[in-house]
Amino acid sequence: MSKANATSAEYMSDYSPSDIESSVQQKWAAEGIYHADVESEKEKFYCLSMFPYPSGRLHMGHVRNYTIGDVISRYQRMQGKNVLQPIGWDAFGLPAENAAIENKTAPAHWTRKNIEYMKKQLNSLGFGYDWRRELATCDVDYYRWEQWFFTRLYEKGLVYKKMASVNWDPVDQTVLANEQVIDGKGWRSGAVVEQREIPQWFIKITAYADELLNELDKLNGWPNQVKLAQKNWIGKSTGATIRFALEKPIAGFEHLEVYTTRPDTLYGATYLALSPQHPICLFLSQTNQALSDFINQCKQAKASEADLATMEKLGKALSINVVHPLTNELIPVWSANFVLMDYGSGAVMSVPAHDQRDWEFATKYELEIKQVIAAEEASEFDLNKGAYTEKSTLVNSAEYTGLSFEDAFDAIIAKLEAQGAGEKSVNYRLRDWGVSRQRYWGAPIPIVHDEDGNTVAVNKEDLPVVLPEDVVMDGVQSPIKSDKTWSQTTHNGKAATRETDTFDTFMESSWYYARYTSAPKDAMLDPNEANYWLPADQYIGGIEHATLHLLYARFFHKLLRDEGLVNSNEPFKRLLCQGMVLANAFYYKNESGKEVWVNANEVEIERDQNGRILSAKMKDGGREVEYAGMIKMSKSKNNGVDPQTMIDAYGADTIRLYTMFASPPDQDLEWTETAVEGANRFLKRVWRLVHDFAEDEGFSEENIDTSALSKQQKILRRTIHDKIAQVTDDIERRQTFNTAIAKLMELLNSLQKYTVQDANDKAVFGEGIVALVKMLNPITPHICETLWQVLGQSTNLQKAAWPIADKAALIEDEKLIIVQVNGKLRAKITVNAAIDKSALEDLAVSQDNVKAFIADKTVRKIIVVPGKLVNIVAN
RNA sequence: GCCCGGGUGGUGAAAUUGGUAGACACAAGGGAUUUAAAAUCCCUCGUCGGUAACGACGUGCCGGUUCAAGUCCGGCCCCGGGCACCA
Repeated sequence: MSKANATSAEYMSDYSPSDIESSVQQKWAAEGIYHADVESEKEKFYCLSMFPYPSGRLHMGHVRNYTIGDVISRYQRMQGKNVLQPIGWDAFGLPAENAAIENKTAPAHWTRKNIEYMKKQLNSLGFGYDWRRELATCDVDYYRWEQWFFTRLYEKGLVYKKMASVNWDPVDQTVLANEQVIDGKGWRSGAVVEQREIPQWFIKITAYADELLNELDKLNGWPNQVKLAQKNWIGKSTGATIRFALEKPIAGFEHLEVYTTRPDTLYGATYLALSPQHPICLFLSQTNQALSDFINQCKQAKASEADLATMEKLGKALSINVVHPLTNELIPVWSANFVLMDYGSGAVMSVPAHDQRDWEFATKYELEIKQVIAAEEASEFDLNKGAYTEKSTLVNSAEYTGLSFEDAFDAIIAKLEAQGAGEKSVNYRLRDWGVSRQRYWGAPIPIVHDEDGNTVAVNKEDLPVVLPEDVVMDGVQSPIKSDKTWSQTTHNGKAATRETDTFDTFMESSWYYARYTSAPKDAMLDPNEANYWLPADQYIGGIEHATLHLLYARFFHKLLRDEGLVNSNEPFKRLLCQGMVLANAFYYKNESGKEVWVNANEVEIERDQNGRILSAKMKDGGREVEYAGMIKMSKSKNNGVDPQTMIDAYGADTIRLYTMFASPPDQDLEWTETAVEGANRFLKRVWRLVHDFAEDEGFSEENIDTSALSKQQKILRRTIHDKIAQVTDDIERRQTFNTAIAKLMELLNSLQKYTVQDANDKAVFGEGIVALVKMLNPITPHICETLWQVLGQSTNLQKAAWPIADKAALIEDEKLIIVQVNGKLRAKITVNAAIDKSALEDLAVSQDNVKAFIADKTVRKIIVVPGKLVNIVAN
């Protein structure tokens, strides 16, 4: 290799990111090195990060997410793979509507302006995206295919319409998102929000529940945490469907059907509970004012699972009875606020002795509590204090008394089946996916209601249903709902009215990963291209998407497969869920006791001698503020650190390095500016070391004479190759980028301490320098690309080969052995690697400090872990 | 309420398969350099005792398994995330 071509002016210059980063980025863009196309002779690697919502500016969560993706992409490219790393915009959604009202603009305009700005920010961080594949979900060329696909699902019977409850603001006369309901009131009107049933579109995800569940086992590259969350979300259970005949038919019902996972407790069922929305309750409420009031009261409760679980359990007796299918006794029917109408049959069987919620309800309303399961230990059992919920032997259950859970489960179901009163059944917690949203900024649902009253899918040739973008938001009603001309259309020559609801934005995010791989003008996907790239080899994003987005995307992939558009079963081979980014937060309480959050820039902090925050006050005015600790960066807590400010101050490489070093990717990351300075210091040291080396005589790795290495050279070379092996494993298998960086710091420290004297020194040292620059490249590509030139290299660093550890260099002549007495460290000895076991034992026992600890004892046993440890057991 | 994750020095963390607890950094303290400062470089840095060698203790709490436990098992405490219309 030639002598380094750096000029002395360059050599003297300090590390200055602003001088190198944008020019390096321009060079990459000009060469188009991040463009990826189908190449059959190369192994492909599709690296995908969750696309951002274009909120206005990048936040640190984005920086962290996309840095991880970029590090993996660059690493894989250096492994010689054909790497695709795309990016796009999750552009539909509620915040655009709110911002549009606030800024008196249209959601489309606000969104596109944000995209433009955030795109610049992504480029300034040096992410290697194939921008040719950029997409925004609000573009009609994107959502038209989603509309088309929905009509295909409609034709296949995978889409249906049913009544479902929404948050209804009675003043604004509009539907509210959960986020828009604050303490049970509408966020604009302040009116008490009601639950209202309206017709909505659903996609039958439950038809795929078993496949979604079973294939979790095959997702070896997914975190267990996410697989478990999905398993619990799907919530498959086996139990029984049981029909209780009504004493007298009512509202067209002759019996009530319930599902239970505990048919073994059937003899303990002392009442049935119906949802307040159940048709029988609604029917009875016509003649029962108290019941009618109760139903209205229940309408005001939010229907989230957490609210249902924690709210006070309330009920009303309906004064009707059902017949117990086995005892023929009459048992009462109640209406209860914790039973959901749109889940299951809207009715549950209550066994207060063996279910805690039923116990609380029965205790409150003085309903019968009947024990039918024996406790294994009498002490555990006190029906005055709570229910006994373990599965155990039956009592008080006629001929089933004495049976185990399993035997009773089967026997009671067999009996019910024989009587036609029930059967074994499988139930899922998973509900069908409600995709209707009553909002404007989304993809219009491609359905029309024709003049004959038919509800039909829009014909393919009539697609897309274009969302008008030039609109005025009034803050209450969706512009496509208030604009009556928009919804007027024709269908097969007849007048028709459009559906004015739009899709849940999870629809768009369920297939964007596939559209990146192939975006033909005349089809949703080109199977040839899609099948080359899919499934994505790596997906990176926040853990908050564990159940919804990641489950919907898996579901959609199966729908695409069954439409013949892709040939794989799952969309994402390997998944990495990154943690949150935290920062210090401060607040004070204003006159009305409300917390006012203050940005760290505005406060002066007093610390103790250990650097811990003691107190803080406003720089402006000196008002005392409370320190709330390190919490998730957010607008509401006013503790966001702006990535742009950080890039301007330290450069993209430092920010990338810090976010990857401060904690492992799946853990929370605490933003500390002094530690950012530390990351910057490391890069300055790398800069200087490489320049000092390059300024000296040229080097050649091929010149290393491995047979004539001095002890020092051998040690340095082992360090270099040891770090290569460890960093490779950390990045590829473990994905612990923080420890990979720590090892690169150790390599730098070793190189810096080394004094180069002869040619062999220089060759070994040069090998270390090259390895350091290459291995640091995925993390800090701008400085590495620059230093690569300083080293006189003519190849493109981004496509250079990742270093490979020389196994021969890793062999140690001597080993450090830990000597313990009864498990406690007593000596460390350095021995020849080839020492035999008995010689090692003798040496260990003869250590002075070891002798002192075994002097008055008898050695019982010596445990030897070869190459590591000797433990002398003595007493 | 249910489900999931976490708890290790002053701080962020490391310890990969049960085998040296605290790698690598940040902060702090001391020193070199400098007219001075910044920058840079060197040293100290879990707690207690000791000049030191070294010893005792120490990974949220209580108990267990093991020659050996941050790591495995049982019970508890605390903090964070998700719970279906925020994305």
